[in-house]
Amino acid sequence: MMNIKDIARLAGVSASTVSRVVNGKKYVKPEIRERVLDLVRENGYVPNNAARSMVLKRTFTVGIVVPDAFNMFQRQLFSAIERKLEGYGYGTRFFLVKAEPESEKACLGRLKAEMLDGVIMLLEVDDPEFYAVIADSGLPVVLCTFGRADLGLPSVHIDEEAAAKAATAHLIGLGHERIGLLAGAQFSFGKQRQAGYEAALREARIPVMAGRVVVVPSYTAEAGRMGMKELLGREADLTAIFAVTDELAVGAIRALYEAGRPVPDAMSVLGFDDIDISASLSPSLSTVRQPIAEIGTEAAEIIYRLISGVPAETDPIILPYTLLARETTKRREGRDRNGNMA
Amino acid sequence: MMNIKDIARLAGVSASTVSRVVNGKKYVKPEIRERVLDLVRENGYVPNNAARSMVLKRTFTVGIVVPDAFNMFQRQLFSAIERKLEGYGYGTRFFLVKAEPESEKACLGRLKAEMLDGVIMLLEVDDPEFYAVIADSGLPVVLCTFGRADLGLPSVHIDEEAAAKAATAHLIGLGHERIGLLAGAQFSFGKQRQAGYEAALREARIPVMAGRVVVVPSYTAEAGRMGMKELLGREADLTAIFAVTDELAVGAIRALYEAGRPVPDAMSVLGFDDIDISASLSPSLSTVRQPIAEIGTEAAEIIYRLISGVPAETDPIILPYTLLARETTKRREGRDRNGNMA
DNA sequence: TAAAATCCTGCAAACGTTTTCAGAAGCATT
DNA sequence: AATGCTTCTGAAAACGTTTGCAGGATTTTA
Repeated sequence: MMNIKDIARLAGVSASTVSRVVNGKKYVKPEIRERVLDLVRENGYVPNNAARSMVLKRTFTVGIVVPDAFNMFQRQLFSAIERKLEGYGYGTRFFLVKAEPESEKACLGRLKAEMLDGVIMLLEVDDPEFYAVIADSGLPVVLCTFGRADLGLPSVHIDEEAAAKAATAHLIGLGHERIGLLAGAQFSFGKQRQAGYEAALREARIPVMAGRVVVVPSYTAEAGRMGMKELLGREADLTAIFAVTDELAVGAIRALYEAGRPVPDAMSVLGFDDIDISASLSPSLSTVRQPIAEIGTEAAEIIYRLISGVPAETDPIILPYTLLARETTKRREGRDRNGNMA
Repeated sequence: MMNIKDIARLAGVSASTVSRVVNGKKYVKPEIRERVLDLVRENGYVPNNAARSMVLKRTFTVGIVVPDAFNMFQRQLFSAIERKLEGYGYGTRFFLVKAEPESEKACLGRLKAEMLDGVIMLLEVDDPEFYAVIADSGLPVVLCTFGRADLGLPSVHIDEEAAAKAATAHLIGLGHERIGLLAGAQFSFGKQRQAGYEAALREARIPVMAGRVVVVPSYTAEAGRMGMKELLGREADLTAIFAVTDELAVGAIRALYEAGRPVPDAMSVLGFDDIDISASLSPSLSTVRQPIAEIGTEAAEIIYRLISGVPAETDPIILPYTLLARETTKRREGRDRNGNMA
């Protein structure tokens, strides 16, 4: 591997001059600049980033903390962030953390070892020390797709509870009253979306029944399928299901398919997130769209400002969601099974 | 940020000693070791990787080159690689490359700047110079999910053509003869899978008709939907479709749904890859499973051996595929529309 | 033509590590 | 008491950059 001194020797100049040429600095005689540039091209010389960042004390890299098993939603979010940051001359670097808390610790260590310029958290870490350590190491952070009012860190996300409430209200508006919920315990959005579901029911004076709720262990299609089976077993008379995630909804639809209950005729199903495949399903999945591109762009924008020394704005940025009433939700027809309009 | 000298000063020892403690070297008095370790913990000291890799000339990191818009299949592959490499004490780092050839050049530069210990290519780069530069910079490489016989680089993948042939033969075995193909031009698997499709037809003495093939511009569900619409427009009498990708198949099913042609009763659809959602679709998608975990593990294994100095085995590792006959493919019933058993 | 300003260049220090080397200290063996 | 092992420790060099500084060369200004 060529280094700066090799090029310098070849060009008959000092390393300083090569450095100046490579970094486009002024004060290099044009003819020397040309010669060096040629040598750089011929030899495919690229400055070593480790050495570079040692002296500059910055890496032009922001770390993206994501769950080990990141899903399509996070994948798309990442793309949006990447694109925006690239425009600012910054690269990104993944930091995967597994479900185990020990993995969070390890991630913290890796973050510190890397001299990052900033961190975007796509993953909600429970350990408050995690944020504390990052924050008082002076590393810019932004929370993305979730917030933590207690921490005073900038964040960008939707109003999860309001969105889930609107989603549930959509089902209610279609005439549904016995609405099941596929909720999850894993991240705070699980609880927030559940709260939204309950709020919508309460507002419509529909009793919130624990028997209509299943809390699944993970947000996968298979978990959704199992959850739906459970729900079908214990509550035969649901007419609609709100799954707090599109993957869950896909699994729920699968369970209904296996049970011979066609969607949306026998049961309406509503998801959340609008992952890229949702619109292409047959029937297409009704869901709540998070403005992925905007969330990612905004997070990138904030981290860039933070890195550039603009003081942090710690009020959360709340972006608008969109309810997408597609084909898996349908007005409830037929007789009201039990006269009373609760 | 604490550095090694800070810890050294605090402990009243030299940096050398701290280094020895942190790296678990012998020849440090137990009581000093304890004191240093305490200080390290208290202050959350983590050695700076840039400085570390400068002197060690290795980073314990392997680069993973992936397409900018990597899909779930690649996402899962990455997980398998990551897991295996982690066990060997290596981390991974993403290098995204966009569809533009200029982006490949940029990626090459980034790879060189990073002092990686090895590279796993999940993306097929066309530019032969790309491989040439990497190869003669002495950087270990393994191609994953594709091969390049001409380059003499280690690779691990399935026999794409044989798999596609078997897939098509499955449809033929179910009594289908007028089989459409949703092919793609983007990577070599597109052509290889198309070749397999044609080989199966030829073997069954079914004429290969250009009108039954649509080459889509990308491997997305939406592209599959458009392609299928195109196919429906020009060929009304197909009974089965082979889509070279599961995403494409999802889109095809969508187009059929919109056209009122139920799958699998009116049309069988077969995908390829077995992405994680395929089994949970309704009906579940028949497809060809690539052994994702095995491919990833094997690639990680090879790169590890290469890094460790074990001479390269350049014969491609061909792993077995599995045909998954699920619910979207079905025996063709009813009359043979035109008597002749071609 | 002298002085001042500008342009160009190289030396050397610095960034945070690891490791070689040399030497000190302790201990056991002659 | 000298010798040879271990065990321990720190100084210093090295890794590949960037940049402040000093000085030389060139141009501009007076």
